[in-house]
Amino acid sequence: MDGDRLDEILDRLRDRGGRVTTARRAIISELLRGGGHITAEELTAAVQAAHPDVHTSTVYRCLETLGELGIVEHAHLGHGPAVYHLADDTHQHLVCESCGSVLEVPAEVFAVTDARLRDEFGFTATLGHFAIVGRCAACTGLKSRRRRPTEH
Amino acid sequence: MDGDRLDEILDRLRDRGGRVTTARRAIISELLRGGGHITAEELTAAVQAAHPDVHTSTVYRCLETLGELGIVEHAHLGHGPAVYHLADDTHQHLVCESCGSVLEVPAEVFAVTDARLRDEFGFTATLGHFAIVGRCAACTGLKSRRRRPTEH
DNA sequence: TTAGCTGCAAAAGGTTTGCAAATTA
DNA sequence: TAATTTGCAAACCTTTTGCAGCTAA
Repeated sequence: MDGDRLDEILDRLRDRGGRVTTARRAIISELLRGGGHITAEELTAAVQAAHPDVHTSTVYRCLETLGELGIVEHAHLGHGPAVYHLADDTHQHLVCESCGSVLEVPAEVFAVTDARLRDEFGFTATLGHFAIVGRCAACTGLKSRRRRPTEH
Repeated sequence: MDGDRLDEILDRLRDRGGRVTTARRAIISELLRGGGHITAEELTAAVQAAHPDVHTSTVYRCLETLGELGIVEHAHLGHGPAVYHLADDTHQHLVCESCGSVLEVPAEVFAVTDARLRDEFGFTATLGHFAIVGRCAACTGLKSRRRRPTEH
């Protein structure tokens, strides 16, 4: 059940010293529902549907706090606003610069390069903060062995 | 000589239908001098040292045009302003989220992952637009076999 | 000459902040 | 009760735009 998931996260929030408020509960539920890729503005609108006086600045502040507590993460898919998702679902975004479609790929795909960056440069990469830009299968005429891009 | 390099780029600019103006010449010289990683604001200041009435908006417009003509590129290293560099030096930026240092790594390092993205997802990645975030050797205590991060 | 650039001023877009009042633990 | 969080308004920072005048080709 989804409520269980929510309660689990709220407990984690409390455990880490944060307070559970209407705004935070609503934001986390919405992130659970939507499954990620939501901007602060969209999130605000969704939250305000049920709680009209939750202000945009509150949403930003909640997202910041939840970020610091390791509950939420954000990613940059392009030049527009950042998108937010729960921190337990880390993945890399591939964004098509031609059609804007977004493909999520699992961390595992980057294992070889990760190892190389660590070996040769001592650099430990954190996946997912910035998208990788390029061109999707549909826009290049290449065929993909796996998933198709999601609409954007 | 550096002037040769500049003239070569200005010719390219003309060839591609752009006009050579004071602002554009100054911007390109500055990018040649500085070697990249310069923000629009820094670039404006540098240009204004010699040409005080080149306006910020002109710099942005020049950078945009030069981008469309394939002469300049920009990259996002973090949450701040974008940084600009000449297009003939494409590379990937690794940014340390702890100390902010920036490491440039050649495209070749990503060859295996690139091939995999193309094979499995039909996605052709364009390197360098967004940085890869992580932690540098100094901040993790790992040793690196190659270069050290540059100051930021 | 004339399409392409530029300066200026103003606005846009996303995000952050100061402060007093409200709320959580 | 005490420390956090919130609503609101206003600011911030980077980048974009409209427009009339200027300039490179």
